Amino acid sequence: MTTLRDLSRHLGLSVTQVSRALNGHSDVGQETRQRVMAAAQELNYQPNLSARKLVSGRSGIVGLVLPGVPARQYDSLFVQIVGGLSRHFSARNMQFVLHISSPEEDPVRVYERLVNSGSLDGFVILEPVADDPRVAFLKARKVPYVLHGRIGPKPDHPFFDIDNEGVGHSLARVLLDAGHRRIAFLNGIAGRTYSEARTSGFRRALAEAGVPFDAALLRNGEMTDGMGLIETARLWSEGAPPTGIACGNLLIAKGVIAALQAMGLSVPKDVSVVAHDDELPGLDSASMSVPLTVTRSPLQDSWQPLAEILAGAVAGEKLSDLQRFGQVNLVERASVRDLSKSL
Amino acid sequence: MTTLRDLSRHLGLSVTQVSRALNGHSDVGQETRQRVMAAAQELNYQPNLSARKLVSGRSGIVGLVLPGVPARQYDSLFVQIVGGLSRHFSARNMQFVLHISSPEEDPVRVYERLVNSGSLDGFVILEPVADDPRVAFLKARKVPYVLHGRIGPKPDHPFFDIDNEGVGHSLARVLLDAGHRRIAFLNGIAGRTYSEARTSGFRRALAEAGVPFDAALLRNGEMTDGMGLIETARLWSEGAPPTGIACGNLLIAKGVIAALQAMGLSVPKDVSVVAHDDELPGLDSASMSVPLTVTRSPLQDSWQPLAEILAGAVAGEKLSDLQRFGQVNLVERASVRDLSKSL
DNA sequence: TCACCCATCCGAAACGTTTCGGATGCAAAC
DNA sequence: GTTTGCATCCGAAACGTTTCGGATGGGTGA
Repeated sequence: MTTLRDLSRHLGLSVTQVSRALNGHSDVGQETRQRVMAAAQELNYQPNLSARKLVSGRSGIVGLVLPGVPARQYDSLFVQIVGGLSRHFSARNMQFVLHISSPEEDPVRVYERLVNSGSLDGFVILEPVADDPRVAFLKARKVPYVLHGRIGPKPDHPFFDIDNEGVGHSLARVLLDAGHRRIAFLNGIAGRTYSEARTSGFRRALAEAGVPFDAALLRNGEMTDGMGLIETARLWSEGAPPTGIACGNLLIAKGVIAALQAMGLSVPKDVSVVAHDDELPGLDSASMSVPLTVTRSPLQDSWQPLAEILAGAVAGEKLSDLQRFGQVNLVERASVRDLSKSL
Repeated sequence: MTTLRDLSRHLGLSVTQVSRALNGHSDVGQETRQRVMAAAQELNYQPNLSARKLVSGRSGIVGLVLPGVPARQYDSLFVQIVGGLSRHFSARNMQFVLHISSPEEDPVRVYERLVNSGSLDGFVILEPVADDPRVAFLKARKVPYVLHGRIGPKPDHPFFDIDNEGVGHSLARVLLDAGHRRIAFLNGIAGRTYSEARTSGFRRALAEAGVPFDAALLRNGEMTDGMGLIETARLWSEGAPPTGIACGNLLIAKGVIAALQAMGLSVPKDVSVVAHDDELPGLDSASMSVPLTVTRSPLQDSWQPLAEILAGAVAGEKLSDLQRFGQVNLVERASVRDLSKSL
């Protein structure tokens, strides 16, 4: 284990100067910096993170806190998230800590323990909600973090997000453009920021088209195929069913299509279906029983930006560099029927 | 953030004594210890791990290194492993770091970087092989670790393992007892310690029964249903097929049964099948198309002992307390036909 | 009485790094 | 000749903990 002291002796420089050279400070000579870099390489120097953390407050160890192991149906999502984040942090020479807490414990207390013990200096926050207490705590303690999503219309925190308002708008719009007027929206869990944003985009599109919003056609819930199935069955049993259905993700769409088939309805002849596609492994919107029109935005594209942004937040970059958006593309396929044209 | 200094001022004691009281050293008075404990609780004191690590070399941060994100078919296994380990370490107030490295990088170099940077002080090693270079490195550097499995007949390292030799022996034995003489063994990847141990138990059972070992009936490979399917097809196409098949896990067994069905053979009438059951989620040996006779040992029971043992290794406990075995039970069901009895 | 032991305590050093507040030398500007 | 500015360097302090070596006081045995 080479230390700064070893390097400084080896080079005939002070420890101070070696440190400053390695950390890219300004007041160190061009030639000196080269020599220091070379020596560090040669002696296989690795800075001691504990020592660094102790004095500077930054260790480069970041964490993700999850309340318990996910249920089986989310296994591949969990792998995506944890694998993706870990890989990108590892690549940036940052340690990524996965902390699985007991679901009963107050999440904020978990963060408090981790922050107080002074080992972690940054967090990735998934599935934020409005007035998120975790975010409030981290903000108050001035601990760097990055949200997967946004809170509020003018967020003052680092985030990576997609335009969920736009997603809701597009899903509604593509059905409205095809002449649909009764459009159901099977959306994610109420309260999650992305669900709310999508709802608001959905309503904006309706309003722009002069179509009144019918609250009975909006359903919130966990985004599973079961939810799609049940809610579709309910929509039809309650009378006045929709002619078009927008789904929060592909799992919901799968349930919807299964329910429609079971009721003897075909897509897109009887009902048009659109969905948002996160491109989770195992489901492909192009090769489902009917190729689906989707707003496409691979969840997988989130992990690298999230890692980058959190790294930036830890390094103290300015907020405007720490707020980024992922792309969403509308992909039109065969699952929407244009009502203005006959079959 | 309360520090030892704060506590010492608050109590009118020296920093030394407070530290010793909290760490359970002997030379601190009974009453003093109570007071210190109470004050620590009250002021919500959390030791600074970086400072501790810096001076004592121990931080309580342990890690798992994986070469890349696992393939999709192992998603739920990955979740089991990572979730299980993380949960149990979190419960012990230890940080669990998941390090996903690039598959191209030499694993030993990854460990070297992590050890040199001085942030991790313990590792869980999965899927050990004979002469494992990772183990050699960690042993040389005197870094604590725990193996999931064993290396060599008289292991001198901490481990948690099951009696894989016994598993191989039981699987063969249950078929031999039913009068089978031509027994195939579709085993795991060659070189993995558990595969080799099972092979050796398998051969011992054959020898004890006076049945010669036929190398053509032993197949090694990745334990997937595809492997079970292909190897079964091969066994039958090569002539002189077995009357009994032992499988390294349930996925292999699934492939075997599918292949037998496809060839018009039934279990156990035409072929008997036994397997080892890790109780991975999603596969249940009792409710497969034919209830399977298995050696049962839930993989899930590994994570807590592994966490306990690594914690012990980091704390410097003696080796004999750090070597433990998991239970294996033989569960006899309907998939074995006793050849001595007519149908 | 003296020496010794035991239980309980404490000061100071050490871990490896960053950073604050200067110090040095030299060239350009006055 | 003196000042100013700049580029480059350095010593020392600080971060919060553990631990080494000893200090203190009271009791016990000779």
